[in-house]
Amino acid sequence: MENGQYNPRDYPPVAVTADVVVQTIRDGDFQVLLIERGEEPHKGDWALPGGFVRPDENLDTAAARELEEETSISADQVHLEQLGSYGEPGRDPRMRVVTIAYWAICSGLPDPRGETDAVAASLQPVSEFENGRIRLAFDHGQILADALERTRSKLEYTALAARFCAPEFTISELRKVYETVWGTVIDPGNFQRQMRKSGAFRMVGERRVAQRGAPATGRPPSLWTVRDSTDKAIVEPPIARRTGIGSSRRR
Amino acid sequence: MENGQYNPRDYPPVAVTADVVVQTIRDGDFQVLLIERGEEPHKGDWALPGGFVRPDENLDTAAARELEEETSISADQVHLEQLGSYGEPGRDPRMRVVTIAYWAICSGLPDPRGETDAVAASLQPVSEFENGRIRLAFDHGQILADALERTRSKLEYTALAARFCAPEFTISELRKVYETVWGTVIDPGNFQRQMRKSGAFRMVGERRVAQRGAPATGRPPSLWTVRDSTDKAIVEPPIARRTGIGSSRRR
DNA sequence: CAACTATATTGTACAAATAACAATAAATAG
DNA sequence: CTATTTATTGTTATTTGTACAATATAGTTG
Repeated sequence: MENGQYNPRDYPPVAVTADVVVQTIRDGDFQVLLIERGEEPHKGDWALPGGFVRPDENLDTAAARELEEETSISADQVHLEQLGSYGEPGRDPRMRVVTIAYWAICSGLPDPRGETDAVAASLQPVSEFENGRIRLAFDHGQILADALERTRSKLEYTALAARFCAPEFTISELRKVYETVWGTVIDPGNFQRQMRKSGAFRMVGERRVAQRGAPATGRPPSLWTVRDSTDKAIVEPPIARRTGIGSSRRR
Repeated sequence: MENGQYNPRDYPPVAVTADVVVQTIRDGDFQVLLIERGEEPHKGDWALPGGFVRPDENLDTAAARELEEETSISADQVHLEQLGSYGEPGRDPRMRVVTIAYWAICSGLPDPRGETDAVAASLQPVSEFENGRIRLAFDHGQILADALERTRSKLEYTALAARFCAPEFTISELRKVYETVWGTVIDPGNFQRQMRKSGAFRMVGERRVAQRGAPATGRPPSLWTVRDSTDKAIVEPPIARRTGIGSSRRR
């Protein structure tokens, strides 16, 4: 690329795809969108949704398009971010494929549908994957594992947890996101203060209303929203991630 | 990719390259390896070293090969890590090029040489780029900016600063890495304790010797090395990065 | 060799953050 | 009205962060 004397035809074609790890919380469970493969190779296995990057298409645009095709959710409603590239020769037996992987966080996912193809898309619990009960095709298991770690890590110092919630949410709902994704328990009082201090969120009015679906008992919470909708907001100081369930007295 | 009915020939060829941001400290200055382009487009501008990923080559391997070709340093002596992918259509006017960008940290870089081509590789101060006095070809300016931020960020919570040093180093040398890369001043006493507590480093003997090149004055320091050579070591708690030069009393 | 200088390393003390847990607030259910 | 439940605020002991002082150990110099 830096010297002018290259000839693209000297190289065999490389296919570039964009695959997306779509993450959400449903029924209080951390879940990802997977596709059951209807064709060989890896027929019957699970895989990440994705497809070819088109000739005049951005990488980000391709990922957003795949996301919308699969979830019928507009990409501006979700957090969508590049994860990394996976290009091991032979990872797809049919040809050389370089995959640009993306990860997304969204809420309010409608029931998924195998839109374009005769493939079944469905939300599967992350725990099923991490228990080894779900095995993924190609190197998608590695991609998913990398995405999960990235998500869990970014919850520590960003306001991205709010992306798992509706546009307006309570601090308790936010706390449950952390507890669900991390598999930990967090002290409600301390969490309340941390989030207020962080400056990443804004109380929307003083209004206290009965929540949809939530148990209509206990003191009504106030509603919050993210202050910066570009997902750039930093939570400072970061929320400490504990390893297991239950809190230990000393670190 | 998930449905079997694709035909790669339906898509125009995509070229995949691996480019590397090689970072080092020379003469107490944070520097990167750049190449002066000898051909159009962007003839005479600076660019990142890189080249095509070969048919049966890993992405990581391609990056390591480019690094070695350009610096004649073996990749196992440096930290080399993927940064991200850049694939905007039209970023290279000649054809569709998707670049997998990598970033590297190394020490003891010999004088660079334009190995394979008639192009001049040289180390340039990062400050020249950030001052706008050096402009890069294609979208390499964005790649470089992303790499610099990634490096500065990772210094906070990893032991990667040691990669800027010789295999054995003093705590003061390590501190100067932080100060150089961040452009800050750090309290020597507190830094000493933080590094000892972090557990990421190991004192190599008790030996106190005169250092190569260093001023042969003052109390001789002890020598240290990284405990985990796989660059996985975490510095806990992280080293606080201050914005400007000079320390402020309160945060 | 003693004093001086320079860097490394350790001490100290106060401010601030953390974290466990207690107490209060505000609603609904009965 | 009382019990119950969740939200929110208080309290306190412990730990951590940070500025700055003091000590350690060498080379250098008169």
